[in-house]
This record gives sequence, C-alpha cells and structure tokens, in this order.
Amino acid sequence: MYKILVVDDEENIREVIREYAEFEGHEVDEACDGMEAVEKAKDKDYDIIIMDIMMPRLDGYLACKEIRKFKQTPVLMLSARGEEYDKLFGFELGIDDYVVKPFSPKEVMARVNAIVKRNAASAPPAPASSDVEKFEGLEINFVSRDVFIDGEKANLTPKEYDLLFYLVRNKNIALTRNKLLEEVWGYDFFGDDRTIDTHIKMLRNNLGPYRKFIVTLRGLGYKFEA
Amino acid sequence: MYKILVVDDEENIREVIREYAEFEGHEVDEACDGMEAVEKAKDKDYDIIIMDIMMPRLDGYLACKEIRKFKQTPVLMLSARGEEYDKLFGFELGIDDYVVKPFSPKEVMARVNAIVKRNAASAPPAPASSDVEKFEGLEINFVSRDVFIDGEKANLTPKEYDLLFYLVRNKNIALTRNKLLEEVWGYDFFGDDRTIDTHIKMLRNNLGPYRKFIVTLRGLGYKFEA
DNA sequence: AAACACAATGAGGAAATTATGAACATTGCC
DNA sequence: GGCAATGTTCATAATTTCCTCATTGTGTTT
Repeated sequence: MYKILVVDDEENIREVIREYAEFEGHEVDEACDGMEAVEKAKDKDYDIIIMDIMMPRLDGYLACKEIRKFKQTPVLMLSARGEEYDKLFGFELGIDDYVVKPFSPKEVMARVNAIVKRNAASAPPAPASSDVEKFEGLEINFVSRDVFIDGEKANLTPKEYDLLFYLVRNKNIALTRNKLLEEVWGYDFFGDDRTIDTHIKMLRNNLGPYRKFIVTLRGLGYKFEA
Repeated sequence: MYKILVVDDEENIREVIREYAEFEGHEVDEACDGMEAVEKAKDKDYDIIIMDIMMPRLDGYLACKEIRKFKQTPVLMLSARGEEYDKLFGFELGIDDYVVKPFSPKEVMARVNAIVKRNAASAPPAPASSDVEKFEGLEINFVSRDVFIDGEKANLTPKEYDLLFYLVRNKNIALTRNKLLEEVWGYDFFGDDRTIDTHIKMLRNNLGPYRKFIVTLRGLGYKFEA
C-alpha cells in the first residue's frame, strides 16, 4: 500500500486516479493546485506524488521545485502534450517520470508501481537524468535543444527535434508508428501514418553519418539503436 | 471464447457484430441502451463490452463510468466520426479502445481480441514476464525486438519475429498449426497450412544451432522446447 | 519393405511495406 | 497580405516479405 498524493485542478482526473489507486489498495490524498500540494507534502510523507503541470496559482514545475527543497518524494508528472515536452527532463526538478494526457489510469498506476519500487531499491535517490546524450559524433543537448553532428550544429526543425528526442529517450525500444504518432504528434493528430516516414527521412538526412542509429522495423515502426 | 456485451440502439449494428463474434465462437449478449448495459454488466462478468456512445436514456460515456464503479470490464467504444471526438480522450473513463463508425466487423473483432488478450495478460498481478529470455546462446529481447545468436544479432523478418515470440511465450506447450495461424497470423487469415512450415523453416535457418529448440510434432504442429 | 501421411525445402510471383520526391497546406513573422 | 519555413499528404519507385505450390525427404504403419 502506497500513500499517494494526486494533484490536479480537474476533479474528474483526480477522481479517476483515486478510484484506480484505491482499487489497488492504496491510500490517496488530493490537492487542487500547486500551493495545496506543497502544504500537504510538507505535512505528510507520501510514497509518490502524481501531479499535473498546468494548474492555477502554482504550476507543477514550480510546485515540484518547491517540494524538492524539503523532501525527495518521487514525482510523476501529467502533461498535456505540447511545447514543454522536453523541459520535463532538462532541469534539476527531479521528476521521475511523466505521462502524456490522455492517459489510461492503468498506465499511470503501472508507472507509479515502477517508480516506487525503483525508489525503494536505491535509497539515495538519484533521478537527475542527464542534460546531454552522446552517441559517437552525435550529440544531443536536451536543455538547449541543440544537436551536433561531429561538432557541427545541425539544423533540425521542431518536429524533427521532437521526433529525435523521443526516439533517443526511448532508445533500443521498438516503437510502433502508432506509439510515435501518439507521443510525438499527440493523441489529437488524426493524420496519415506516412507522415512519420517523411519526418524520419528528413531526420535521417540531417543526421548525416549517424542516420544509422535510426533503424526501420518493417511492419512495425522505428527504433533508435545505440 | 469470450463473453461479449454489445450495446447499441441500432439493431443492425448489434446484429452485425453478433454474427461476426459468434462466428468466431464467442458468446454475445445485447443491450439497447446504457441503462440496460449497466444492468447486464452488473449481473454477469463479461470479457469485454462493445458500446456505442450515442444512445437514448444513458449514453456510452456515462454508462461506462457507471459500470466502472463496480467492475473493471474493458470497454471498446464505437463512435460516429466527428462525434465529440475529444471527449473520448479529454479525460479518461477507462475506455480501452475505440473504433470510428463506419467500422468493419473485422476491425472491431481484431481490437476486441487485442484488448481481451492484453487485459488477461495484465490481470494476474505478477506474471512477471521478463523483457528478455535466454536459452543457452539464444537471447530474445521483447522490448527492443532483437534476437541474438551467440551474441550475433539475427536478422529476422517480421513474421519470423512474431512466430518466434509466440513460440517462446508459449514454450514447452504443443501448438497446433491452427492455433499458430490464429494467434500469429490472425483469425482473418484463410491461407494455406504449409505457410507455417515455410516460416518455421526460415526461422530455423536463422536460429543456427538453436534451431534445435523448435521441435516438430508430427501430425500436430510445433513446440518451442527449452 | 512398401505404402502412406506428413514435414521440409526451394523458387517465383504476389502482396505488403517503406523510401522518396514533389505538391500542397499551414503557420508564424515581417 | 505576402513570404519563408515547416508540416502534411500523396503518388510512385524500391525493397522486402509472404504465400503458394511442386518436389523431395522422413518417419510410421502394416
């Protein structure tokens, strides 16, 4: 049984998560915004905090930062897909994972379990995902949103960057086109599958010799293999 | 065989789905609206509920929400194109999937199969199916979709992967050709039996020394024996 | 050992999938 | 509004994979 704090301004979201979590035997507290979340986190030791980003008064980023000042409680972020996708990782917020809306409660709880278990295992919490990744001469800076090919700055369009970002974040994992569409384009994109191919093509062109990292999985999708 | 509840106010829709489902050997109950659906769902444990959104008395959203209060039965939603599309996603009611009308019964049943199977797999709390399996020098990674033969990466075609994955997931179980066709090729495949042999052949070739794990069961089918 | 039933194999055409280029649409900016 | 950059769709080419079928091989039964 975990003690969980759910923070979101929309009641139905809290409701859905609460139901699922309680169904699994956990104890759930709720908060409507960042302020309230900080208060509650101060009072009580939660095993995990599930928090929306966009909230009135104090948003998820800042609330997380605030909480970090006195506790290392793991945080799972809920985010509407969009601009700030990668900001989630860039900084020292110590976010453990994130789920893009619309999520299924099932998925959220699966991640909660994973995080809490992982966290319990390694006493010294060390989330802090790196700000840059390097694969041979391919360097990706998640903070500045830059990509360097053998030291030369590559000129990626936003979509190309998003796609690369997602592929790299999930390197060595087979990703279906659907998954990519859902995660990179968003659940509200009802366009053509081939769109991905086109962006993959352009991305590959831009990666020069390191196009080799993006492998086609026939009948499935793509994978960043490093 | 699944127990399926079909909920729609149009009789021909129910009819079409029923026919297809029964053809596949499933058991089908019907309901005309949300109210009735909730009743029936309360009385009986269905493997899945296929439900229209727009219905008199109680619509699909609310019916789903209602049912969720006492059961976790997976729900597949039928929606007319353009019909409050985003509501499906905006917040999560625990809908497992959706199909846009006009749909083909084939598609519906394909999804039904996917959902029920997925659901059955995750229902037992800890089947703990690992991400990789290793048999001597044969290593299979289900996440990256890689197969290694003594450290060398094997180059399997999609069907070969699928076949191997299914065999391994059901290792030490005798699998008839029919079962294999149904599970790996899909219920809508009406091709030749020998097709399997051919793919087994190629798979064996690709597995090198570990072809030994795939044993022929004369008069029956095949088995992955480890 | 012969006859039989079934499995293994090889090859070619069919089918499915991906890559690519170019047209078209959208967005953001001046 | 017009322009430039980006994103999307679409048609076509290129490639890979799949399936069928005929033939050969192997184990079983009588």
